[in-house]
Amino acid sequence: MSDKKIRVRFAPSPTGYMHIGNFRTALYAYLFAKKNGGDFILRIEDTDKNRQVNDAIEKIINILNWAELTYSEGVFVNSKSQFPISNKIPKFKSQNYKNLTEAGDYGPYIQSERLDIYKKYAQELLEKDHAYCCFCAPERLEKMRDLQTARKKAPMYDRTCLKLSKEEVAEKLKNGEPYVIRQKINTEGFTEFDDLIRGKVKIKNDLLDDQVLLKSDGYPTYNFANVVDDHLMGITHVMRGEEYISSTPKYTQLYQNFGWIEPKIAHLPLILNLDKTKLSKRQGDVAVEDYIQKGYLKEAIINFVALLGWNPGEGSTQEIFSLEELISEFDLKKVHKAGAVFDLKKLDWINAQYIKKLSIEELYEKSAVFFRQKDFYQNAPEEKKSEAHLKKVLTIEQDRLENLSQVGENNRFFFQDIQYSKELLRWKKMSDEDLKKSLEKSKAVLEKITETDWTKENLEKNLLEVAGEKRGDLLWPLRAALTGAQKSPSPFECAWVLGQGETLKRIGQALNLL
RNA sequence: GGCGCUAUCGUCUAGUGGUUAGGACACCAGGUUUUCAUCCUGGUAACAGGGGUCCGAUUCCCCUUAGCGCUACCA
Repeated sequence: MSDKKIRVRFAPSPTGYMHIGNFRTALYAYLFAKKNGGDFILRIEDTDKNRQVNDAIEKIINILNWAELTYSEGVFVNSKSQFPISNKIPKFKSQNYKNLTEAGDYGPYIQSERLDIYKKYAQELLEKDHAYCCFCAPERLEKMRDLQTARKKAPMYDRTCLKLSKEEVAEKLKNGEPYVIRQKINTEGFTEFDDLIRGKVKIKNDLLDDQVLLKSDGYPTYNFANVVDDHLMGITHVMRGEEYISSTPKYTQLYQNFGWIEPKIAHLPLILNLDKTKLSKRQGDVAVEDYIQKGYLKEAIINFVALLGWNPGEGSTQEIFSLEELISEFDLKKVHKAGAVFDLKKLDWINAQYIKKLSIEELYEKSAVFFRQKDFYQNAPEEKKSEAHLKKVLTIEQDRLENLSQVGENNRFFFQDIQYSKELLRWKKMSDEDLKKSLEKSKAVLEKITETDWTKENLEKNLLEVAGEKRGDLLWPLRAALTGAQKSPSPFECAWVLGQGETLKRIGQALNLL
């Protein structure tokens, strides 16, 4: 190992949202960089013109900011004062990037701004006879592949254009025929690379396809841009999904062709659907945004995602990790080889743990937006929408929430008038007369409590004092009267949230039913 | 089809050449409790199969099987 400073990049392509799998790649790259005192860099791989999505880069950056996965180099949003370093003026050629800026000595950090660079290196490969121009029409290639597949052979480029003479190539070029540049794979022997997680991986070279390096529109393919940029940007460690293992030998050959040192590489295990296929949109939410919208806290998402494919081992039974703890514990050697199923139930549990740790102030701030989305909240009278009331509700709900979008859902009676049938008030075999007596007893107690003494503790103490042996006789009818619900928090808690006036009013309502 | 990667409870995982194979989520039961939730206690549940190597394999090797991934001018 050299003692060169570690440089790790997160290199997403802007496809519209931040995929959970991508987010974990970013997290691991971040943890690895921070753990080892290295640089963490954001590079944007927008080499597919056909999949351009508006604001996709901003979205990725926003998620990184939200998660506080701070990077010191790469692409930044220039409107907000995202990070202190970006004092450079925007210099991207494309109008699409006018909201973005960048910082660092290895720019541009958006690949579509680096087209001339790829061209230059493709040219170098051409000159070294490690690449060649290919004029084959996509239609022909497709037919060829169909034929190969039908014959149960691996679909591979048949090297038609490799046979072209220099003169033929020059002629076609002169005529302006569309072409791509293909890598001329060394088909002899084996190519081997060393994966930080999986060890040595070896593939026979004659199985490697002459992949396209430069597309006919002048854009590089991911496979090419990746290699060129990782080298040019001094990347020392590459972390990426397992799906790239198969193409890695082609990169290895590219590095060899250029005479460059290959960065260390780690292929991360996949995150899987319940059916063990690669996590996909069809089977549930895959965007980090989706989980934010459902009221999962960033600490919980980070914690959960970190544990999908990694854990500190050595007998550790710790389940809850802060970002700081993750940084100090993280070790690439402890990353798993096998994929991990995304288990929502465990996320719920972790999220609940973090919700329990919040102060009421914090919980309120994070929950307000979710309340506002609820119809029961929107239709509630003003006093029920007050901060004070919401904080009381949250105090009661804190231990019952798995995510913030659940706020108030199970306790709508805190926001709206209630309707229920008389039978709900009945505890076991109590008669109407007994129920009436019970509610009147509660009423008498509650009437006597002053407003300043209207606390959960006092309410519980005073009510239990008169409840006697059979608590249910007093508490069930009261609770039912206050909530009109089969299930709810305790009558003490409900009375506290509702306040004295509303509490007595609801008892009166119940009495009228009897 | 070809190639590659992978394999411990349902799920996330710990672990070892000799362990009662540990923890967490989920689930079930019990306790606390007026109901719900929280909380506490307990329980069910795993080394894919077959060969080796070895005194002894869940652990090391090989094969099989299964799953997944890749097989684009997508990333």
